[in-house]
Amino acid sequence: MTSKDWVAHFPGLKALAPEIAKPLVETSRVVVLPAGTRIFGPGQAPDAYLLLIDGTVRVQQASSAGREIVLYRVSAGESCALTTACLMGYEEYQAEGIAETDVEAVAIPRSTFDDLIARSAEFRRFVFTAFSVRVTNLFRIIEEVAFSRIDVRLAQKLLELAGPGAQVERTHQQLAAELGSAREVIGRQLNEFQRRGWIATSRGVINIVRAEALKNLAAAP
Amino acid sequence: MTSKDWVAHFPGLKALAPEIAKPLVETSRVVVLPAGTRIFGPGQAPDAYLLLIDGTVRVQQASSAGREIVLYRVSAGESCALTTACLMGYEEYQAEGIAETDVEAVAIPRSTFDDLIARSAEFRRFVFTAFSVRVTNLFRIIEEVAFSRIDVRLAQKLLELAGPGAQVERTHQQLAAELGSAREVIGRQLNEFQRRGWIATSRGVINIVRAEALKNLAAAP
DNA sequence: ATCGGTCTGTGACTAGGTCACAGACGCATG
DNA sequence: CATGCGTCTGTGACCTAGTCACAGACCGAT
Repeated sequence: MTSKDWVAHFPGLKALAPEIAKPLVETSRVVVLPAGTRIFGPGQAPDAYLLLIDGTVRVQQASSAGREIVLYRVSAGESCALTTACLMGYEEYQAEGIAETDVEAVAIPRSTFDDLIARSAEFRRFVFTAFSVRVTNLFRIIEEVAFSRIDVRLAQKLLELAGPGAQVERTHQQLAAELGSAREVIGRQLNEFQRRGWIATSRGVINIVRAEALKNLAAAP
Repeated sequence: MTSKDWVAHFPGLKALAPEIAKPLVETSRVVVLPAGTRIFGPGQAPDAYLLLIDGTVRVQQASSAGREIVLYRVSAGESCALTTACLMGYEEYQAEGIAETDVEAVAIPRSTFDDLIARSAEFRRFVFTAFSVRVTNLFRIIEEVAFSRIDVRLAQKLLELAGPGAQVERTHQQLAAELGSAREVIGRQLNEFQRRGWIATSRGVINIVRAEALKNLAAAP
């Protein structure tokens, strides 16, 4: 994306007045990051407000014992809202952001971000809306980690991660990291799903056979 | 607090220019809420940005099965930062805020908030800093719920909640709700702490006898 | 003194996380 | 093709935490 029309990728920004959009486009730059890039993390503070044009970024929290849990994903058209709040505040961001695919993004410098927040009600709305979605989602995750059964959460996650062809290309270890659980536990649950004929598994791939059954379980209290 | 000098309670706001502070003080009002008041929750969206002059507000998340977990507390001198983000965005706030003591607070209307964000870099810094502290704390809670042992978390919580005289005035049920655990589990852990001589318990009250021992456990990985 | 509500204790059981280790699979290399 | 290696998966034994059912204990009000 060498052109300057990336604003069109973000519905919340289309309504920006030209005198607002101009400095935004002029001071920000489009960056391309290969899959696997660590974008921010402890000891690597983010330095700009990121808007994703293409690809996804996975934000996860690692425990001292080496276990992990995925907090959320930033997809095309969205922004790294929480990262930025921490960028604007003083606090060290403890989570880690990894490019899950090749990523194309707009990097808005901190000073431009602050300027836009001051000058545009539209931009404020865009930022705070993104914020509220993330925070609400974090609350949901806390509730699920604390109170939901692992089989229900796994069923939800499989449906969420399923690509075309109802295929989930993840190892048991990766699924465990998604949910903050352990590999063995995920393996046993998957065995049980398979025994019931809901999925078919092979090395690194899970095929969903009976999505309805999974949805039914995922909707359980 | 009938006077208008409440701004002095908030270090982050002292530096506001007079022409900024004036509309802030004029359009906001000081409210007093008795202990136990439900300030916001599902179906009861907050309608203003709250700055606490005195008292504490407990923000918690309830599960469908009736269990609860405390997300954070807002104390005197702090703001309901996350609530407001959700207020400015569109998302329904799923958590619940309860006045834990009698509360005295400044309610800043949404329009004034938006105006201040636009006009004052100081105010923006104040808001985003509050934000980042809360978000960072949420990440810590997710990590602890997912990966930490309940005895370690209970020891931390006892130390955190201890009032003067090293006394914690909570029932087992309340402690369980703090941690998102179950009453019986908390009771057994407390029994074990007592057996080791670290605490002394009676109905509704826990006395910390050996704070050092609890600190030691709380610092465990 | 008794009653009712709240708070606490306990045993039996289930779910989920931990540990140790054994195979199985896929792929590169000789 | 055979070999070897790293990754991925399966399994049993065990431990921790949460669930369920129920029994008492405490405490203030009548």
